[in-house]
Amino acid sequence: MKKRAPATSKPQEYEEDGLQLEGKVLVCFVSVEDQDTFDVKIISKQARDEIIKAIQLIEGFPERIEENNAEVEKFNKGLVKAQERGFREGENPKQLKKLILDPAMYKVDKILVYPWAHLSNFLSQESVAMEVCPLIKTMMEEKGYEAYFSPFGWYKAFSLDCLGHEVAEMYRDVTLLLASTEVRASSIFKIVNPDKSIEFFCDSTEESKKKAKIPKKYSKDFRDFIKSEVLSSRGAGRDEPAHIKLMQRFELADFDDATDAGNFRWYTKGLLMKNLLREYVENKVVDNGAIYVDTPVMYTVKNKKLTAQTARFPARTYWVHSGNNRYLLRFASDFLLFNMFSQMNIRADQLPIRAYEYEQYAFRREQAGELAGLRRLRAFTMPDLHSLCKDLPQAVEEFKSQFILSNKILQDFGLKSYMIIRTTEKFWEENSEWLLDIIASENEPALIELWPERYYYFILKYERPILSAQGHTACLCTNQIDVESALDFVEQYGEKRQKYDIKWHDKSGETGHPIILHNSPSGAIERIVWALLETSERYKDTKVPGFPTWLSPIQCRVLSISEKELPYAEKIADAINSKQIRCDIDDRDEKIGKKIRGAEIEWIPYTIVVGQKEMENNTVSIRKRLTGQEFKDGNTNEQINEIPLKKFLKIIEKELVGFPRKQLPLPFRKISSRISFRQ
RNA sequence: GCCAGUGUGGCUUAGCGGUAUAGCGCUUGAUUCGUAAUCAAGAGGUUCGAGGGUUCAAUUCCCUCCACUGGCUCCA
Repeated sequence: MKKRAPATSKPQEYEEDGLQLEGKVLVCFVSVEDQDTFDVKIISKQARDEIIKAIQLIEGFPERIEENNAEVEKFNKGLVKAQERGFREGENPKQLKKLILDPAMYKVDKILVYPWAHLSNFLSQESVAMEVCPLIKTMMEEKGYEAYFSPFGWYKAFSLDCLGHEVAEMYRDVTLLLASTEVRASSIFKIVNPDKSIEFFCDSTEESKKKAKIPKKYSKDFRDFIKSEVLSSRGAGRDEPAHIKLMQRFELADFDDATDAGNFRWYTKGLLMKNLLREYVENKVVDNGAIYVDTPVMYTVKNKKLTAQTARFPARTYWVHSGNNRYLLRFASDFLLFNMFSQMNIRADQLPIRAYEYEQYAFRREQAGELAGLRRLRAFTMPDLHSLCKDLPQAVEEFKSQFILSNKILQDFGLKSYMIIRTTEKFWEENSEWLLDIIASENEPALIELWPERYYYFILKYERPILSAQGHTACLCTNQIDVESALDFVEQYGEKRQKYDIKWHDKSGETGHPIILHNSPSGAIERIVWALLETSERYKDTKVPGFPTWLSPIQCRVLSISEKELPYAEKIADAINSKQIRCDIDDRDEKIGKKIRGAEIEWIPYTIVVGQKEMENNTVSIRKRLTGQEFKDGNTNEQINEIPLKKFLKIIEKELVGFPRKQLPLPFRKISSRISFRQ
């Protein structure tokens, strides 16, 4: 290798004019990408490990291929015998593999690390990338290899002789991964009873979990909840989750064959529910003092504040290319939101500031096997609330208020859940009084998990999981008390890591970093739908399944006994729709029994039957679905005969007070004109 | 991502080397009916998830891929 001319304004200094390497040299062409420069040391170390793996692959190759050859030979012999015996025809024998060169050629004597910008379209800044090759060289030397690097920023002349065997050329993509090097010590699970008594349940070791017995005194629901949350899914059902069939049957949402797994399409009725949920949650948090914002769905990796967090899960993100730049699709709004906070002028007297964002989509590229219907998606919708609090006492007050808010929300969904509080032993000791008050206020047992130390950016995490029909749990509401993100820097595994540097200041000139509460008061919208469907299925033998009236895509249905009453039925339906209540008509030429059955299967909250009698007396007869209640003598409905329409409207309005209203799209107002997405 | 299972008209499903069975739904006709399924007839599979292979012949056997599901892992 010979230096010819500088290729950049400040080429890397290198004493010698050239470099001559004899023997079998592993030349590693390296280019450094944008996000990698967040931590040059880590990426260099990862590159070094990859090079060592490559050397082991090269030097171990003759042995491996011989093993392989032996295996193939054995297989071929077996196959020949099998064919002679006359079965298993049609199988092609594997071809024998042979080494192309002398095993002595599979050796690495020296390593040359060579900067090669042309390997990537997304290069990092030169000044930082420059450090990488010398660093890898030094790290290789530390591992006992003879290593060299070529200077950065020169036009160079060189010649190479390639040995040309199987592993002579290879490509490796090394992604910056800020893995936690710390081994997490075991945590402890305890059950807190409504009378504030605390029982040890188990610790996080396998032996302890095996020994753990859930006391029989608890309800089946609570025992299933503990099973799922602490003991993994032990004993959970093996069937397909119930909500998948239901979401398809009701035409709420569906898989889509032309996109990535875990990205769903939403049909009219499902979207109606999503929109209602959105408006409902938004109203609730704004009533509770929130402001709203909307931040972009993608962010750059060239901002160190952001990369600090994104580099922890590189395999779990979607990349977007835009010209010569690339961006990550957000997996939460936190990054750009916190970046925005850091650019704001925040007065202490304005705190707590509650910023609400309806994340139309957040993207998490979950592993294929982790996806599960509406429970776990790669693209999901998250109503997200962040509260900036001046200090811990204010954060605690805010936490309590959010606890009450989210309870109200879950109650309005008709969902039942338990509570998990995960925190450090120290924080629990110092705060157990108000935490126990919160638990006791539920009058239900709760689970706590205690860590000996803080491992995450939050000091406390609060979760409300819902049970599925199969006994799995998934969290809706969550809350985290974040004591790290607002700081300027944190010490992490001996390294100083940049944080968002969010600051408040007050009149006296005092400043500080706020504590941030990450709260989703309702959980992901898709997961709410999951929970509604699974809850209905879970209790279907004892309780009437269905959606709360305010959330039902169709809130009432008018059935005419014969064709003669159709005009009257239409008049009724129009009157109801004009009051912003979603009503359709079963205008098919079918018997009343069949129409009733149709309404039952669709979980319609109110069914209105009109026949000769009703038409003559200008009344309606209604069947009120007892959604969520115990079956009444085996019936799902309560019958109220021949009342004026006004009286019916009064009954249904009572259920809709305080809830958002949406119109039913026109084609859906008649069964005959309804648009079907699934046939 | 790993291990295992599944994939047949819109839905539920029979078949498993010789080009496919039924029910629901749909369409049409009859019926005009009082609270969970009226009767009859008809259409609907031209790729039995996709691609490749074996075979005279593949929905059926083999391989690869995709999707979904269960378990593991994971859930910022």
